[in-house]
Amino acid sequence: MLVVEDEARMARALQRGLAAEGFAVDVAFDGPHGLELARHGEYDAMILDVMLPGLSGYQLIRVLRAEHNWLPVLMLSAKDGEYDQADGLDCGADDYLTKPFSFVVLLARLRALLRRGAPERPTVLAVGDLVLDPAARQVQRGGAPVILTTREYALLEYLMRRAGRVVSKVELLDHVWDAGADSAPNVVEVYIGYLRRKVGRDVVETVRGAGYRVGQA
Amino acid sequence: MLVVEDEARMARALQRGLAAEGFAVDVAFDGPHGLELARHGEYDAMILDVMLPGLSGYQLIRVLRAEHNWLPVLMLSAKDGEYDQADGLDCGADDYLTKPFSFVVLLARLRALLRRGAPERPTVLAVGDLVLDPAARQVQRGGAPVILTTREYALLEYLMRRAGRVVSKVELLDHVWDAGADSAPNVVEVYIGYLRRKVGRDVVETVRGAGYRVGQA
DNA sequence: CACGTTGCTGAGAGCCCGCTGAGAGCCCGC
DNA sequence: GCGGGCTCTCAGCGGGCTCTCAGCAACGTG
Repeated sequence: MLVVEDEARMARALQRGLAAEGFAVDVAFDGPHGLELARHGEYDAMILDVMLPGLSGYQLIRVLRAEHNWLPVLMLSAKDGEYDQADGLDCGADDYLTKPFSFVVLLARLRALLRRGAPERPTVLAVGDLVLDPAARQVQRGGAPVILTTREYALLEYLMRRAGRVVSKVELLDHVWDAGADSAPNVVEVYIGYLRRKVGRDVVETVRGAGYRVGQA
Repeated sequence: MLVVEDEARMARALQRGLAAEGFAVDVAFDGPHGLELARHGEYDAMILDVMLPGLSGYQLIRVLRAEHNWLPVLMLSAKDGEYDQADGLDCGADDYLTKPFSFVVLLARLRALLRRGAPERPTVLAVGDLVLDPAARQVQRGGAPVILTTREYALLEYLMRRAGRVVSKVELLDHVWDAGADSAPNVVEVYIGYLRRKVGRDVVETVRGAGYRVGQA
């Protein structure tokens, strides 16, 4: 367990409490040092303060995720504005706790985090030069922004979250359209057409008789 | 997205807000109904209220996890006692939000949750340097992709799932073609021919008078 | 070697699948 | 209310897929 926290009292309290729960704890007191440890240490998770000397918690996690390091991160902050919290999560944090917090809650959230493990989970979805940012609800092709309607966007996001897999029209109807809707699968074809017109012909591949696939041809 | 919430106003607000973000939303108003949907629906995540008629949120999630259903769950509760929160998380919830909450935060936490849930890719079928990936509906020979039609693919998959065994033409007709179809066994021969042309002569072996075999000669 | 049986293959007809343009309903902002 | 954009339906079409058929090759047996 890695704790990155500049306030000495808080850091020591966390270290002691976590140690009592059986965690082996390393502590870093500033951003750069924390980043170094996160890069090279083999930790199960990191507890990360937002306000840090040298490198903020936001910056630290962004760097880490850009390096494809998916270490589970629980963010700590004195700010409790809703947008602070949303920003932290959209930077790639997995959970967010505002000070003051209960140690019992911290432990429970840590356990939930460890349960999920550390699979690949970038904050943006990318396939080739096509990038979809769920937080910003924005799509770019080769750096150029692409304007999509709600339905088009939902369709593309669903396909990109399953990049490399073939997704059937029925599955798309169930998940992108309302489950109860018994529309004809033709709607899907129509929207695939719209998408291709906007993001490029080559993004969505048709697998005749099976469905559609993006990426990993 | 599955929403389990008995309070009608809250349920409707969630449904509308999530729909505006492009989620397809199902709503259940009590515990048993929510459990049923969670069991049989194909959802990306569930938003679960704690106080529910019939079956509490805690109970619902415990049942679900006992059935090895790892659907990401975000719990909602009016209680904000630290132990309530810890209990919820230790029951198997992945995140916990107390009412009243900000919708912006809910969305951010939902995104973080969806990011985490990386479904593991099921296994691929391999015989020699021939690889078939059922999820991607894709076939490779020595790393090079092979384009197959629906029928060809279904035929190859059936044979590879029974690698080493001899499969008769009648069995293939029954399983790869429509069971009711009373076509001549010649169709099978024709399609074996197509397959051999595309993936290589040596993949499918003819056992005269008995049928065909893939691999393990 | 002759013959029957079994499997292979090229050609072609029909059909189903997916794509697309047009347009109607609907909701939103002005 | 009115205009514009979004969503969805519908019908037509083009092409690829599926399957049939007939002739031929391979195999095994007498």
